[in-house]
Amino acid sequence: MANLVIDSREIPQYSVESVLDAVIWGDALEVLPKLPDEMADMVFIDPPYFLQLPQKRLLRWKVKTIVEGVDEDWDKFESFESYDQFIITILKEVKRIMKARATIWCIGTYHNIHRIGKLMQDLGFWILNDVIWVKTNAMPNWLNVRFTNATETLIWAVKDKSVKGYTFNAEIARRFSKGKLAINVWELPICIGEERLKDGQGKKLHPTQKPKALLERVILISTKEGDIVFDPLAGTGTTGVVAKCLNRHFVMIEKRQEYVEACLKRLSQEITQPALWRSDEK
Amino acid sequence: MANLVIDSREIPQYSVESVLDAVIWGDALEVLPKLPDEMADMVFIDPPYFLQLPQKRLLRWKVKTIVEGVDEDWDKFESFESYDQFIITILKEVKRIMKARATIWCIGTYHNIHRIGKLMQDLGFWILNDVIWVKTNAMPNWLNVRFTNATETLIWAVKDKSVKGYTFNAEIARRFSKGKLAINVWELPICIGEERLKDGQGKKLHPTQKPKALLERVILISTKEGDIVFDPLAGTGTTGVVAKCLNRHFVMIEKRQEYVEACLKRLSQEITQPALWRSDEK
DNA sequence: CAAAGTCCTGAATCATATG
DNA sequence: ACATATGATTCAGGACTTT
Repeated sequence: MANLVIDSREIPQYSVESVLDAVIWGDALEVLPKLPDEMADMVFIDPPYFLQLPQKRLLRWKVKTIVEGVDEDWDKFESFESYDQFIITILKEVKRIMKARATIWCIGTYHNIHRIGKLMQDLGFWILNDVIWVKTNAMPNWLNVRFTNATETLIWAVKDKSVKGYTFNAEIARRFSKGKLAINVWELPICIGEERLKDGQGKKLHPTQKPKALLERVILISTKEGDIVFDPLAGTGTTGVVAKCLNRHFVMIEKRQEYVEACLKRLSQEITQPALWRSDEK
Repeated sequence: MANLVIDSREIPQYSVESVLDAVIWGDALEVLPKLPDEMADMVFIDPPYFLQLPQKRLLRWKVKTIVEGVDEDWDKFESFESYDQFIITILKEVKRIMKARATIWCIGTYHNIHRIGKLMQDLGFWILNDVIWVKTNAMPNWLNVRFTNATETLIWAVKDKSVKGYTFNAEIARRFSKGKLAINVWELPICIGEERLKDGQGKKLHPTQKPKALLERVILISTKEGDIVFDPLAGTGTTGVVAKCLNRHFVMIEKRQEYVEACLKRLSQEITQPALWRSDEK
């Protein structure tokens, strides 16, 4: 079902055909330059959030269990500058890979989304909206020293100010927000339960797996059937899975072996009708 | 009732006493360096958003009226770079003027808030939260080419990562969001009706007047009675008016004469109990 | 006077066709 | 490249007018 492309130094350049509906196993920084110009109709990027969590573990008060935060190598950067460099490098390549009327979505929290937004503007991207994902089941802030952060922000943009005629399916967008208008606020639970992938030990496989219902909204609103959706930092591949469920093509890049394996497994098992996980009922 | 301080070149330095509960009529860039270190317990900044609206007017099709967008000199900048310089200059001075455990709020939309957030991080500010203001009566996007932008974002931060013991009144914060937790999402209407200031011709005096209910939330949650709230870009003075209503002190700077006059008038007329405009009922 | 209907407008980076 | 004309007509809330 799913195509696997193992990146290597011998490969100088990819054709669209060779990566269509494929997971490319490799480092995005190395793979991106090999992808063709104007390949993608839409790009979804879920970059590391650079959370800068303290080393000491957070203990739940009552049950005395440790909160499993994000403690992956891929979320560690030496400084804001090195984080910015990572983002800039990817965004520049992505811009080249976007079709003229393609749009791009970047998701993040207050830790990183503002950096990304400013860097996008500096690179010439023209922001169309930010969309607020209100998580209906966010983890409370027990210490009461700040608000419970229940939101993530998606920035939606085109390549530059002059772009017209990008895809925006307004009728569909109206379904996903409260009220009659297509408002830039979405209420959705975070990914838990059966949808959440586990490793051999029953631990969550990926710390920030995005819900399929979120990608459904992104893809339905900003692409047409047959379009190519590109995700250069695929993780466990929610983008590609949802794209296929909705009759779109995907191209994904992922570096970590266990995530690539998860992508392939999901692509062979989860290509179903969206009915089970969609959430567009008002 | 309200103190007016007219800034001039002869004034080299202000004492706290000389500006307490005063509107300083002058250019923030000139006044800020004259204000004392560690004066403020909390800072609220509502900077120009740099909207970059097109020159052509937007016409309502049926009623043939023009949408009165923001077309003020103070929202015009030559480039992102010059906008950034304006923000950086103000933020640096503000940081000096903040007490060690003070907090700062900056409000904006996707046009500018990401720039501000990144610049704040680069200046060492440590973001505690972003708070999403969901506007219940935002203007629709009736051409259906993007989402109706119904939100503004408030970034809430301390001077640096090490700051502890800042004021966060969690009990009050819980009242302002849905559910039992103090969530970072506030639903509030934009400022219209009787609260909205008009000029002699019945036109809105300020294009972006903030509702008192918004400032009430900010001030109640992040200050104590008797604290000094500082607003270097005061506009029509909502910050000071609400501060006085809630038994806090204020210091405000405003450049434009008609806004200063509005501040003084409001400070002499609107210092009432908050009951009339507050909106903390669940 | 109350109720119902009309009109106006809000931090907006809102489109397309023709000349 | 500009300027100008035309058009597919959304929602909430307050002010005002009519019934």
